[in-house]
Parts: sequence; structure tokens; C-alpha cells
Amino acid sequence: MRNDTGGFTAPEARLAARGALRERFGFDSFRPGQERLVEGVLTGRDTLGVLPTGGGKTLCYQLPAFILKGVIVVVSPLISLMQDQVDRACRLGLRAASLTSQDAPEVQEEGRRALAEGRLDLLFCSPERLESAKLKRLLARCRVSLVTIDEAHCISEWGHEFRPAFRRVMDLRAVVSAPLLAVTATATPAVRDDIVQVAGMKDPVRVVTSFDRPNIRWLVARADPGPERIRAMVRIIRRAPPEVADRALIVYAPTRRQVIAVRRALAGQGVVGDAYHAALPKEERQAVQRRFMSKESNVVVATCAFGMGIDRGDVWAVFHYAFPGSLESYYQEAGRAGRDGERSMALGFVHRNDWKVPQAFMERAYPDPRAILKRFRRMRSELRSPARNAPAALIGRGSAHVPHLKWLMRSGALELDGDFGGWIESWPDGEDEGPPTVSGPAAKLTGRPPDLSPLISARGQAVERLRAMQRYCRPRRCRRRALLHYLGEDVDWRSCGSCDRCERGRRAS
DNA sequence: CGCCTTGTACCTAGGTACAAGGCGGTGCCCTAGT
Repeated sequence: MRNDTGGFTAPEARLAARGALRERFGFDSFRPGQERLVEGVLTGRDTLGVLPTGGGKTLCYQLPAFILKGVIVVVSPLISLMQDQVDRACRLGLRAASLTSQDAPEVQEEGRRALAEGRLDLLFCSPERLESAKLKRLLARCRVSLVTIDEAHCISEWGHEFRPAFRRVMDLRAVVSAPLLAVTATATPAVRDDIVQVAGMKDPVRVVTSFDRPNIRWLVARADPGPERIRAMVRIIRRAPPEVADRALIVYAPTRRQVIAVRRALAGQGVVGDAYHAALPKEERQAVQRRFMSKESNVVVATCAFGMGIDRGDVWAVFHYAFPGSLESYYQEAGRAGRDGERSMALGFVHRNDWKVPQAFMERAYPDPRAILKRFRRMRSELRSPARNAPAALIGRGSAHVPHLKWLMRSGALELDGDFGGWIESWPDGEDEGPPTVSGPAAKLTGRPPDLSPLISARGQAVERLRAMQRYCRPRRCRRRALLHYLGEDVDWRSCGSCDRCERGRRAS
């Protein structure tokens, strides 16, 4: 029974789903939430799924690939993980391919041919690739049965400034009329609403399972940055039960420089590990990941770059040398502890000066609208002068100018005079660091006044996210319940018994 | 905010000392030419 989108009634969908689950995956029953998600997809509804990592999000688009007629497009944020996704689908007997800049031209050509000839069940690509006119034309001619947005929280987290293509995924709906499936492991109610709205989902089926991780102890310690935090970490490691020596530890630090410093300081105390951040050579990043995943190394000190795709069950602790800029990010990073269900801990250090770094990131990503308007007015007078080279005229001083230009482009007041998608080069990394540049054709003002309301709203949300992170560090009540409450769960405020607030309360009474 | 890099003055030629200023985290795409 193969069908185009929307052809199944709910009972038919359940029957088909259970059959495929047994035959193709060898399972007798679904994990919590999976069946409702798959049923939503098979009945042709837009569907939003918030399932924990390891909760089987992948199955929610793999299984329909066996049943629906046509190709399922999977939008995924990291091309480094796509090959693995393709391999796993192929092992199940699905015909899968990815289309990325990392593939050789002839490989990409073969992928496009397979797509055009209807020889694919699954196609993986980045949201940026999805914007390519060539791929859109091709998809318009294909039978697309479902569009899946994997790690859909990226729409809210990265879509505003870092990777705007995430907020343009709904443009695909102009050429493809397939239902949408959005899946993620972490989304507050506000983020869920944002995903639904930005992706243009109509009356979606929403499936949200619990975020609670009962085997994780949630701890926060006040400590000055530097030696005090290192000593505290080393003390905990030394006092931990001996079996911990074979299990893993992740230490997150907010900047690359601190990653290097913390790794060295820990190594000096006999806690030897690898450092990981995005500026390391690709081979080294891969080597660190490989050593960690194969249990050759058990300690990694990393920035937030060490994240998606890291799936090691036996992490006994996640330390935060300092907290990130949002509680969702913290929950995601700390949630890498104890996936095997063993007792584990999430400990973060805090000091009031710590907030300067996330504050600075926030200010750069979502600048003060008044500063942007000031730049806009200056630009308006400069660009009127024909003697000025337009891109050069746009280069201002300070790290703020690239985000300013991005927001001005999004505001409708500024355009690039060319067809390459508004790509503005960011700060170059590596050896030959030069001044920031605006590449490509001349920029020009459209004459429309800048509409900065998207910025104002995004900035407001970012400020609120940072405040929630700060509140977590000084709660009056149970830390676990505060976390779950923030993620949108109904909680009773009884003691959980395994966070520092509740443990302290128990000792006091 | 705090740290690090860069620039400038210093007195006498290559170091030191200090002030100013910028940066800080995630990744996709690889567009253009004398």
C-alpha cells in the first residue's frame, strides 16, 4: 500500500506504521510519542515532534519513507552528520543520498539525477542548499511526499542571525506542496510556536514528551573563574567512585581561549583530555570526536561546537566552566550526561562577571536597534555620493557592522546588487586574518524605511532567554522543577531530591 | 567586563613599558575576475 501524501485514514496509518515497524525495524512497539508523530505524517498532517535525544526522532521520517510514495526531503543543519544519516538509511534498505558542498561535483550530479528519476526515498540537505534555484526547480518537478526539518529548534536559535536560511525553509512550500514534519529534542513553548509559525505549518499535530532526566543531578556552584573552578572540578573527579574512570566527562567553556586554558589546567592536575572548538583543523576535530566516541579518550574540554552528533551514553558528568546564554542551550549540553540511564551530574559554575561573554554575543547577534538606525542614516548620506565605492563605503569600524548590515538587509532598507543570496563574509578565521569585508556586488539602499520589528522581537526574546539562564543559577525552589517549568512542563513544586536545592533542604530539616 | 593584541613612546637601536582598542560561540555556501 503506497500512497501519496494525505491518503491514509488514521486507522490505516496506524496499521501501516505498525507493520513497517515490525518488518523493517524489527520492533514490536513504538517509543513514547513516535506513533502519534508517524500517524500525523501518514495522514498528511503537518507535525511537530519534541522527543528526547535517543527517543527515536530518526525513525519518524525513516518509517514513512517505506510507506509514502515519492521522496522525503530532510533538512539537516550539519553536513558533517549527513553521511552517517545516509548510511543508516541505506542499511535499512532505503535509497538515500545527500546533496552538499562537501560532495564532489560528479557525486552531486548523480544525486540530482537519481532525484529527478524518482530513484530516491530520502534526500538530505542543508537549509542553505535548499535555497538554490537549481535544486528548487528540480524539486518542483519531483514527487515530494514529506519535508522534514531535523533539529528544528535551529529555526529559532540560529535562524535570526547566524544562519538565516533556517527562517526561509517555508519558501520551499511555494514549489513543493508536501506536509511538514519538524523534530527537535529541546524546545520551549515559545520556540514551538515560532517553528510552527515560521515553517508555515497548518493546524499541526503536536507531540511533546517529557524533558525530565531523573538520573541527572542538577548542581550550580558559585566560584571565581580560574584556579578555584579547576580545583573544584578536580576535587569532584577525585572523589567520584572508581568506576567513573572508565566513563566520560565533558567540560564546556564559553570561549576557545578558555577551552585551551581549562584543558591545560586540568591536565596539570592529572585530568588529561582533548580540547575541541570550531577553529581547530578539521582533521583534529574529527580525531577528537573519534577518540571520544570510541572511548579511547574520556575527557573533552569544548566550546558549544561539541554538540550535535555527540552520542556517547556513558557520560558521568557535564561541567560548565561557565554557563551559556540560554537555558535551552544549557539543557542540551548538560543533557549529554547519563544517556545510559546511570546516575550522573550536571554542574555549572557561576560568578556575576561570567555573564559578560553571553551578553556580548547577544548584543552582537541582536544589536540595539538605535545603533542600526544611526548606521543607516550615515550610510544613506554616504551612498548618495557617486564617488564612493559602495561596499567599501559600508565598511565601518567595530565588530558590529556585519550584524548591522544583515539586519538592515532583513529590514528591507538595504539590498545587494547581485544574485548571490545576500552572502556577507564574516570575520575570516585562521592565519591571514584581515579586516572584515563585504564581498560581492555593490550594496544599495532600496529607499524603503528599515522595518526593524523582527529585530526588536528577537532581541527581546534573547534578553529573556539570558535572564532565564541567570534565574536558574539562583532559584529559590527546586532546580529540576525550575528547568522543566521553563521548558513548558506542568510541574508540582515538590522536592525532586536530586538537585542541590533539594539536597540542601533535606540536610537542613 | 577582562583579556589579549597592537601601537607608540621611550632612550638610545632593540628591547621594555604602558595605553588604546577590539574581541569573545555555533556553519552553510563558495558566488567573482586583467
